Amino acid sequence: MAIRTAEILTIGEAAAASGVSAKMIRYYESVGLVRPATRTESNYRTYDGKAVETLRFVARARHLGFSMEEIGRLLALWQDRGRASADVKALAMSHIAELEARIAAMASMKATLEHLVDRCHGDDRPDCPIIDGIAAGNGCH
Amino acid sequence: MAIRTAEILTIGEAAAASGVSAKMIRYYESVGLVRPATRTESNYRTYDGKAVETLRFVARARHLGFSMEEIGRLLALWQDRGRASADVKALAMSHIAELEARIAAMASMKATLEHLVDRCHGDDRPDCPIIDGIAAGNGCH
DNA sequence: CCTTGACCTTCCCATGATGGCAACCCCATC
DNA sequence: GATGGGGTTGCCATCATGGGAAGGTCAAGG
Repeated sequence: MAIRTAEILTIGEAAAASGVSAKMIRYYESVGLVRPATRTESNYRTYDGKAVETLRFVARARHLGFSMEEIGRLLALWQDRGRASADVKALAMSHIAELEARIAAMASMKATLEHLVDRCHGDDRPDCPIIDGIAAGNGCH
Repeated sequence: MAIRTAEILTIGEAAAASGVSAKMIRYYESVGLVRPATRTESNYRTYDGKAVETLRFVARARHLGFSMEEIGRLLALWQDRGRASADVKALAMSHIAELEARIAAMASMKATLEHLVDRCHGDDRPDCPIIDGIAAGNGCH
């Protein structure tokens, strides 16, 4: 059996330490987002401080809404000491734009619905501007 | 061969008329969201005015961000002449709340990213508060 | 009448990111 | 040495959608 010191974590420990589930760690590895983990003689994945740090980076980027594809690019930039900060900024700004677009789309849905909801009595009668609005396509700005 | 008048549409025509792709019409049917289409003798799906209207209803509801499960309930309410408008209103309001939650989550991501982007020079040097922020977990409110 | 092209049919696969389950292996502890 | 907890792989499911293959059908035109 391999010797495991306090610095070398199993996947479960790395999951707890990084905030990424063991399942997702394996998945990230399988799709090449992160380097394959080192293994013990008995085929267990092992994670050192650097590997855990990388996983935490991924978790935070996910938390900011970056797609895995974008995170791949972010990781490359992170590990590239010769990177230009302009490249990072461009990636971040394009993601902000995407977030804005999605926010705007949902805000528009919300506005339309609120418009309809405001007109609905919400009682026990069948009369309903919401249903009518959806059926007729009115009420959509 | 069956006789097809101008009122009876093929799936492609119904798709064009409703804004739902033929692919999705078949899918909606397969999962029971809409009633199975009538068929010609040669097994082609046919759509009359009412069926197309239903598809348009689905398209509009999707456009408002309702999930298919919610649309199923909306369709039932739409077709139920004894419905209480309160039920429709509750469904709409719960969807508004969900939209709000998703908007808030994305707005928070956007704010964090904007905060980081503002601090990034965006030049050809590697120094980058964005990358550092993601790596360190700072900059997240 | 037969070809051609457009359209229909079903079935399978893929997406993105994640969870669940099954079968099996390994390690530490009692 | 048994036991329990956690590792390994692999497959399936989600949600809504698109793509494509293989084969049947229809309408128009030579």
